[in-house]
Amino acid sequence: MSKAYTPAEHESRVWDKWIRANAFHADPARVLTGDAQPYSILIPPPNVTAALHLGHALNNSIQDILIRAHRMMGFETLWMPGTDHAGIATQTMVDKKLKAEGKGGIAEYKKKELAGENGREQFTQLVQDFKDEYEARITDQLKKMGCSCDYERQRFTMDDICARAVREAFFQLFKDGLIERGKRLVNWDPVTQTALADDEVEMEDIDSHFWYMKYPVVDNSGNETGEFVTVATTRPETYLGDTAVAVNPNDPERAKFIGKSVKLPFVNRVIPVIGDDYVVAPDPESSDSKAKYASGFLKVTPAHDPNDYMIGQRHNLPIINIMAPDASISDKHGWEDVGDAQRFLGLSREDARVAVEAAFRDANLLADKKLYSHAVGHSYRSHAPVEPYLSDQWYCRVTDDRLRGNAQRCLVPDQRTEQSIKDWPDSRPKMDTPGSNDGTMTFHPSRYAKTYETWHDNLRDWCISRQLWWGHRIPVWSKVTSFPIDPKAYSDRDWSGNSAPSLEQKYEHLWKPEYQGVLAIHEQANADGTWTSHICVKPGNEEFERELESDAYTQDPDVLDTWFSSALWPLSTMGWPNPEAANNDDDRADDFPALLAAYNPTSVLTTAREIITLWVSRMAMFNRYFLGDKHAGRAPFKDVFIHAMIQDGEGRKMSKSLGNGVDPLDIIDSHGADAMRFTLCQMTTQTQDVRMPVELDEKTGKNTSPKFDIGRNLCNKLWNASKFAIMMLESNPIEPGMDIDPQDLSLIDRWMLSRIVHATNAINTSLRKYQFKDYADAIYDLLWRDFCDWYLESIKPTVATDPNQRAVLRLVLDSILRLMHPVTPFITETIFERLESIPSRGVIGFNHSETRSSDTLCQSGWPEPIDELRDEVAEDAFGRVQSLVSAIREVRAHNKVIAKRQIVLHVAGKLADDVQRWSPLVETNAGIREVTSDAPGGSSAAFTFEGAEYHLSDLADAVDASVERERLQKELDGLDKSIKGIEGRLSNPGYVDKAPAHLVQQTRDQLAQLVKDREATRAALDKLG
RNA sequence: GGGCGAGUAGCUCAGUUGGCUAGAGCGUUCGCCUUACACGCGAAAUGUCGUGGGUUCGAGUCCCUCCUCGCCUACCA
Repeated sequence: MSKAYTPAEHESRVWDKWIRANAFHADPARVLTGDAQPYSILIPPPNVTAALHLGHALNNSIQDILIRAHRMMGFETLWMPGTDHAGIATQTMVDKKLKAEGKGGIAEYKKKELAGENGREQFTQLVQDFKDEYEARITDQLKKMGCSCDYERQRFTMDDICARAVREAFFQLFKDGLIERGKRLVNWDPVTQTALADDEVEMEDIDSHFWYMKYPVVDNSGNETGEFVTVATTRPETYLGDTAVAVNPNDPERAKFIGKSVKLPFVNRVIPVIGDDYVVAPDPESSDSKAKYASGFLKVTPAHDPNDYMIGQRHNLPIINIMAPDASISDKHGWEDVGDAQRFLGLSREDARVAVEAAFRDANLLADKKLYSHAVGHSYRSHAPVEPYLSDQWYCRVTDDRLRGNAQRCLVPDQRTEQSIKDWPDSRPKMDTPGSNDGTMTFHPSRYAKTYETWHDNLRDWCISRQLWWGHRIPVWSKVTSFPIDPKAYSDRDWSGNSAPSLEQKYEHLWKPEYQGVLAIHEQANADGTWTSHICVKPGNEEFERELESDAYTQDPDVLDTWFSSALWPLSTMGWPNPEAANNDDDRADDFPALLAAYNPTSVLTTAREIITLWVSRMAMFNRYFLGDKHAGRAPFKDVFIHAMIQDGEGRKMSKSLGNGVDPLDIIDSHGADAMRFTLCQMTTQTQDVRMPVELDEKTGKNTSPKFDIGRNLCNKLWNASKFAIMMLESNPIEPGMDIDPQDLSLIDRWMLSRIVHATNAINTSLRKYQFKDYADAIYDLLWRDFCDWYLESIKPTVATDPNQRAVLRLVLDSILRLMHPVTPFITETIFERLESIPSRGVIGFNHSETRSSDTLCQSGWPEPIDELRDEVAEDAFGRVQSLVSAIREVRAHNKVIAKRQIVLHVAGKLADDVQRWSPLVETNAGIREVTSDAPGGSSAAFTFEGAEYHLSDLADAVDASVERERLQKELDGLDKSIKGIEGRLSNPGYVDKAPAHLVQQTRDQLAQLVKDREATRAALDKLG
């Protein structure tokens, strides 16, 4: 074995070995036959927009740790990999890329599409190519990190199997009235020109102004009375679409204006002054900024402000949209009475604001302008300010109890808050109802349950249509007809007096028996007396779709929000709704029917904070809805683990623009995948952020962090310890035989086995509680402190001649490899290859769990030592050895005794017997050449151990008395201080009376020990004179 | 505005239901190439546990006040 561990020499070979062994492929049949328990994780599918960053590395390391540990524990383990098409993000990336290449971007393809030249198809093909490239890169990265996903089951949110799930889900929701068409104000991104969901809007604080604009009051004949009302606004340019001015009816000064009218300057539209208690009365002293800046008159622009929209609804106000989809001022989208305001047409929102301000100022109608800072919504993709924009969109009625209620109810009861249950009494999990499937999902750390709960309590309907090309096309075909086409409309309605056509005549092709159940219809009456019918078609009925199209039905041009397909991830990846069809779609697998039965719900979802609302909630809703029958179905996972976010050393997010990101592949190159994984694991505490100081590596020009040295050093330590152990085992082979009785082992061997039991328990607990730092620390302590510092050092003189000890050495190294494997898979597998060929002999009770193979370490069993191997006697005894050795080393260090010099230990009484019995542990670890009960003849150094004074001699040719005096005096001072503190505690009657008796006794024992130590130390000091 | 989190050694972080003299790694200092490992070994130094109060025999830990920072959330008057 080489002097140091060199990851690059082993990682790809080990990876190939795992793949050859088919080690990561899950067999759901074993779960269904009861041969193994299931353990499954769905990867949060990374966006195909970019390579994986360090946050992904963290999240995937965590998942792989859980997956590998459970695979070794004997679970039939599935880790499903995949990627997300990330609609708007990917489309934007490709658009930018095309523009950068001078190809004009999506705008060119939109022109082509309008010209009937298949622009849409051409563009989506380009996106598809981009996706293929990044999907391959991401998959390669996962493999380089060692992620033991079942790559034969890799999915993509837009592949055939996922697409079928999307179609089916949409169809069912549509049929059940949970998807509807609505004309409402949406969050409009004028740059990408699509609607956005509420959670795709990011609030940013903007330094802006309040403008105070004067509108002249007019009389019934439209003549100005000379009075003015002054509206206060942050968006003066939207005044063009004002359809009212509102005042609070309880406003003593201004209520008198209600019923009067004002004229919009330049536009010359006459609009009413209305009363609405939404309006805040002005109060310059108020801490509420609205009241502070308000004028008492609120301009009402229903088409460009959500609140104004609601006021408009209440008062039946006209809605005048003054903007084009790119948010420029336009009279082509619902604005007719432009009047003298032509000067503003064609301006951007920003330019229009400047122009409106100037026009009002010139006309002496600008009363004031004040500085004001407020939060404005921006598109999370284009970062342009979002425009509230009136448009027709599809909505998913997530506020319906069938969706929201089930998401609320699936949370475990002890993570619900009283307030939420008070506000939503029906949302209390119905744990006592058999088959309810409620109350089964648990967040770790538990505080994140509140985020989840609050989100649902404040939910609004979800706008799911996007004006994009890259995504799942909405499976709805629409047409305007002069009469309703749904037979129900005929039966429900009285058509007397109207010449309704015969249904059979006109639409009978829709009602053929073979189309029973394949379509669902929503129909709406239009203001002009026509009808719009929306027909949603169940997946797999292409001929029917063609038939609709030949009947002048057109498919909705929009696509679905990416999160709609992500929400189906736990279902679509497992072949829902048609596992047999999924078998046909994917030539790598033919066990989809078993997959859904065996692995939904999954064991745990591991993800980042911001995903709780975007994704976790929606998966919960959909999984429960679509798998439900009498009751709502199962939650999609049992546990949700939310990991910390990695920030740089200054607490900033890692980002491309700051240049403070660390690329996982760079770290794998410089430190190895295992080192990266261990470091990330060790950083994963239960807090919400963790910091990683970022430095520029001058040799490579890449960002790195000294943190990764921790992992590299640990791997190197393991490598060298293994090298040493294997050397010992190869030069003196173990003779196989019956399992050894632990009673026949020496103290150090029993101690080491006991430490393995201790570490195994600690590690099992840590993994169960998702405490990954604790897992890493347990590994560190076991490998470095117990095994290397003490065990290997202690066995050096005896291992060559003690065959039982060699058997233990081999077993212990083997166990360490197994316990470490989940976090450092490559190096442990590499060492395991070497260790495997070395003969072994067992110890009674030192067991492993059963797995389906043991060809590779990654498939081998997890340590399951029986509790009896936890040896308190050996731990106590070796603990005393460690204390004695430390005491001696301290004396050696103070006297600058070089490591090579072997010294003489003078002990008497019981300790002499103990040292004799422990031999050679103290001698080996403390550099002792002779243990004697004789008093030292020449110069010596004294030390205190367990309340008695002992000596060391032959430290040097002569011991420096002043160094010794100084050391002993310091020790004495420390003891004095401790004794004083403890005496103080014991002299407090409150403590003695009220503290638990065993604690008081413990304190008394401690005091007695310290007093003895002090006497011994003082005696030693006195002798020095 | 509301919610959540963080503030402990120079740095990064532990510290579970209140109970030994508050810990680890890195860094620092001293001594060592003790043939598994200098990506190492041994020893050492460093803390007003953000502030101010309270509960308690006892508070880093529980309660209240305030300060600083971060994140999430909120109808752009």
